[in-house]
Amino acid sequence: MTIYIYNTLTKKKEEFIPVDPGKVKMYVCGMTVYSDAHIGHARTYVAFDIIRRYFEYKGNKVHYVQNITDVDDKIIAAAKQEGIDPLEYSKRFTDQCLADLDALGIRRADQYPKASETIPDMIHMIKQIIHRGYGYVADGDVYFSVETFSDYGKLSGQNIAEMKKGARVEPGENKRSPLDFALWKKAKPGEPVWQSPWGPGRPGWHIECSTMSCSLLGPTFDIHGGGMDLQFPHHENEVAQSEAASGKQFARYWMHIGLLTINGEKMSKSLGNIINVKDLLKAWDAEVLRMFFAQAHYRSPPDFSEKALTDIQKGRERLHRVKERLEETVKHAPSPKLSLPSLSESETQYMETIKQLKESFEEAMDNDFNTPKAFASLYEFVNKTNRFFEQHKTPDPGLCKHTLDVLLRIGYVLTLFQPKINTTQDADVELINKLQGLLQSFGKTVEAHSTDKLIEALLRTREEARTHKNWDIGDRIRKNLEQLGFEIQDTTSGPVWRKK
RNA sequence: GGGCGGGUAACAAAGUGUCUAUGUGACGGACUGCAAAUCCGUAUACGAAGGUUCAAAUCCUUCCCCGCCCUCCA
Repeated sequence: MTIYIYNTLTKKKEEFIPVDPGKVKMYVCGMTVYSDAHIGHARTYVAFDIIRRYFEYKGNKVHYVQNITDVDDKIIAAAKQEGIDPLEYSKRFTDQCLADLDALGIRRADQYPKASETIPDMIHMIKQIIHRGYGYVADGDVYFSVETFSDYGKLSGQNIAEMKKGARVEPGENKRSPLDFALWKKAKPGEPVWQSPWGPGRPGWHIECSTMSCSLLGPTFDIHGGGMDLQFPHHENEVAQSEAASGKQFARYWMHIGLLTINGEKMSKSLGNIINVKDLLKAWDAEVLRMFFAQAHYRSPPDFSEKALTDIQKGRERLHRVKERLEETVKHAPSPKLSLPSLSESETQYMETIKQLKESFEEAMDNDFNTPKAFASLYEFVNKTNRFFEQHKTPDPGLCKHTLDVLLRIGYVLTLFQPKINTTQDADVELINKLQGLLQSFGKTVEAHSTDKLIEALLRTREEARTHKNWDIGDRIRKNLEQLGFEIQDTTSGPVWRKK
């Protein structure tokens, strides 16, 4: 089945046909690295991570490029405040921002070109733009002449006449028309400077994306994406520059991610409500955050709140319990293999559930990466699987293995069940200390230094108390363990626990 | 003013012509010492008014609200 994508360029859902069959070339506007990565970044890059993973799931080879803007007004200003070199400053934040995204469990793009390292290519492209009559030099600055590019406005639906009404030329600019934008900015004191045919200066913002995408993916490539806010003017200008320079179509599909709000408000510096990824990860599991993003469609603006994350977290528990239940069955079999003839009638019926999951997942994702619907399929599967387990206390391990394989494959696309990378050793030590303390408070000690052993010791203590109908102690142990993030369930075959 | 997207149950969020979306929460039941988990069942929807249609949350018309972009932004 083919994938349909809502293309901002045409404002329609279109069948995705790559330039080269089986290959997907995508470029996503990356971060301007002047402070830590925030949840707005996270929202966008989680969305594209899932999109990328789904393309791969469908057997495509994906070439994913994401730029790093390391030369920019805000970086220069911030570096100045700290009294250090702007490029050194941005280098530091490049590493930091990428580490933030790593911690969130977002897979890295294939390439992260940096503006500062692509200047010769940019100069080359600007030359081409001038040569083809779309750019002009004005006293050391170079501008793109918007009115010479007849397709200008096609991405954002703007028209030149309307825009001219409200546009103004800033004092000190040498633009011929207020709509024109800078390709190259004349050097100012204290700013990073590169030599160019038009004198010393630095590139304008929009040109870097045109240059980097063209040089790494070719003049025409498949997908260009970014936050909704970049549609105009950034992406509009990119289209103009790139097509002016090459004479060919630039990106074929434009994808824009709905911007995150916080408690119903726009996230912005002036409102002071910017939340850093780093801070958020102190309180929340990365997977909860990714699920939160994925349970809104990528074009919708999700509203961030504690309540939203709490709700998501509960749903996530259900998914994990089912996964763990399947794993448990598989674990106890030596080499589980699916053998259809040996399945019982109801097990054969359950095979249908697995097939349905796969089909409805793909149907949802094929339709413009409808992740909320994909999750709905997953939850339906969870319900049916639980029902199946109600009837089969010991289902066929081969069947469970097969189910697990399908679940994990789908989970991978939706960034579920990834190994955690943000648990530190310190946290483990702290937890062990707390567990030991808890055990001691019930008058017990145990020569153990693993969480597993300690929890089991606590549960034994609890069982002792419970056999004497000493419910108070039992309940206290359970409550304490729950506060430490462990779920305790008393089943007919004794207590079981799991990490939440 | 110009451009774009919305309004779906308590909240979140899909659907876009007939088919229980889904998650969290609420209520009732089973299970349990109590919980938890799980299962079974129940309730609460499509901003408003008209229209088209056998059939509308979905299409059309009008109206009312909300958000975003047009300056830097993921």
